[in-house]
Amino acid sequence: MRLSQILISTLRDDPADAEIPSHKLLARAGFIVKIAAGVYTYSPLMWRVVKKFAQIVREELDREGANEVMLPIIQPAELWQSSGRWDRYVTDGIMFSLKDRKGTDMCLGPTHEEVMTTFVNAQVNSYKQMPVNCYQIQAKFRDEIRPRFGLMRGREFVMMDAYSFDADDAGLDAAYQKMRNAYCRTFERCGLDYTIVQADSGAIGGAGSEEFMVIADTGEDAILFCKGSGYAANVEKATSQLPEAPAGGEVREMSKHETPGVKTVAQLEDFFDGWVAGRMAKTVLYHAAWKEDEAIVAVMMRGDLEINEVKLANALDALTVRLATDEEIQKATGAETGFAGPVNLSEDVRLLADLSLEGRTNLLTGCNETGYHCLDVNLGRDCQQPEFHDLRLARAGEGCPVSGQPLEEARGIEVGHIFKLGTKYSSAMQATFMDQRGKPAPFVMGCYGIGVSRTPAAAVEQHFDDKGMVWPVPIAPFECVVAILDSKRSEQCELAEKLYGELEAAGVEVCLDDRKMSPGAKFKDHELMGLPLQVFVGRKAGDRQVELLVRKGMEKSDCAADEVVAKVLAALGR
RNA sequence: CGGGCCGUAGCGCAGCCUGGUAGCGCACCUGGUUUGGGACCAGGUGGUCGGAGGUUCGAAUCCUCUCGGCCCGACCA
Repeated sequence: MRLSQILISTLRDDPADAEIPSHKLLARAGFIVKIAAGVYTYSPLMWRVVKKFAQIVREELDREGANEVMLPIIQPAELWQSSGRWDRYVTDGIMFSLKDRKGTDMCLGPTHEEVMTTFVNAQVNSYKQMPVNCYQIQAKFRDEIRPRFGLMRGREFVMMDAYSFDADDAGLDAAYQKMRNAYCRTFERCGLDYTIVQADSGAIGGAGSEEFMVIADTGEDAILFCKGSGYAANVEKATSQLPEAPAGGEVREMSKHETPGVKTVAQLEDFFDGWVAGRMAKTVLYHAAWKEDEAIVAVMMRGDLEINEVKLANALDALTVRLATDEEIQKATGAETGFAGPVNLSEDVRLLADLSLEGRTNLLTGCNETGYHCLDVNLGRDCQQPEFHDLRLARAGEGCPVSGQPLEEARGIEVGHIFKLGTKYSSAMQATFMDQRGKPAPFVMGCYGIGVSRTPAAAVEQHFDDKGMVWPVPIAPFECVVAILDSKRSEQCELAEKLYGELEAAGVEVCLDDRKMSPGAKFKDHELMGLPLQVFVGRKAGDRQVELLVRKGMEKSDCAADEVVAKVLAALGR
């Protein structure tokens, strides 16, 4: 391929709206062009990258016996209503929905569980036809609350989504493991440093899920991990050993004390001598929303610990939770913000508490009266008995739940996510097959996603330097470029053409930079675009000498023209 | 959705406070000279100043509304 025939347009300046390296570099190199917030055009070179990554995904999935299909982007609301997800997705505003000319509600697919379940249900009638695993690679649409970071969080993006269908849990476990293996091979082939973490399954639902995280400073997810045990989890999901706190001792009588203006745990520590945060129970009011209901709930947490809102939403089985406003707090407790507590809490307010408070005695809490707190509160005796759940946010430095070693924290970019869905969708949609006993049974499903457009951006995030991108060979737009530095010199052109032909014949994915630009501009362009191997044919062409640049590390060396093919192949590990 | 900020040429920006001919760099076009680190000289193209309304003799500039975008937060497969 000749670069003079490819649309390439690099910029001298970073676009003003780019924050992170991959966004800046991809935009500056002209690989992506924004058309609306979170919506991008992919240039020819970027599309080559995406196609190459998609091909790796395909190969690894096909090795595990998955079938590629193409599902419709535009989907009827009816389908989503049948699984019960229409309301949640529309309420959250994440779905691009529209009406057709007849007024029927439709949407642009943010994911395809419903369509795939419908498809497989129509095709598969017997356990004998399973296992089945189908996938597709195509555009997905989500009206993100806040699109950002270029391809990292777009509103339209390319995704591979696969769905497995099995007759029982053992089948699902096997399918899940196969996909897990395929994912590992996929990301390894791309040269990405990734970690598999336990994850919350979110709106998709289901029992277990793991995320594949590319470790990068700019990652949007925080993960906690332990090198010793191998434990790794998204903070949304992570647990840790409960940090120690002083015991409350033998049960005492509750007492109420005036605490004017004392509202926070830190202020209470100052106010009550000898009472540390670990002996307090803070009560935080949340607004929770369900499909057709909403409520203010009270959540108790040990004073030195924090609430994990994802765990809270899961415990409540709520669609959303958010902190209550001051007005809502006043209305629910009768007191100003800062004085909520379990004591004298209205029976109408549901009371939850973290496991860290289970069995603890003589707590310091609020009592829903402005300017007062209570000492030696005992749950169940001085107030209603709360429902106990794990609601605690695990933090770096706390003990690993497996080894007890301190947990470490890192940032990650979620490039893949695998779920064991079970029968959530098949049951809701009455998608069944005949089992061995001749009885209809719901499919046992798994679903699996890879961010096909996000992963190359994550690769850039992990592989760049001050000069530009440094593409890993397997997903580079080309493996090698042969650049003519002075296109007016016939010996340069002839030698470059010859090397280009030889490299191509040797099976190297090579392009010829025959553009009419100054040498300096070509050097800069190739540093920015980051092809792994760069051959410069310049003034020593007459002596059959060229320069070979290994983009990673910017090692430049003189090279005899005769040795170019061998050296390139060696650098590519062939 | 809360807080902050920004919309002026393809990109990056100045001009706005204090109303009076719409500018700069890069890119682009023409001609010439160049060719090892984003070449140089000369000439040139390109803008309803996001949109609507208002104030004014006169609005990029002041006021109101609106649309779009960015950042922080909330939220999120």
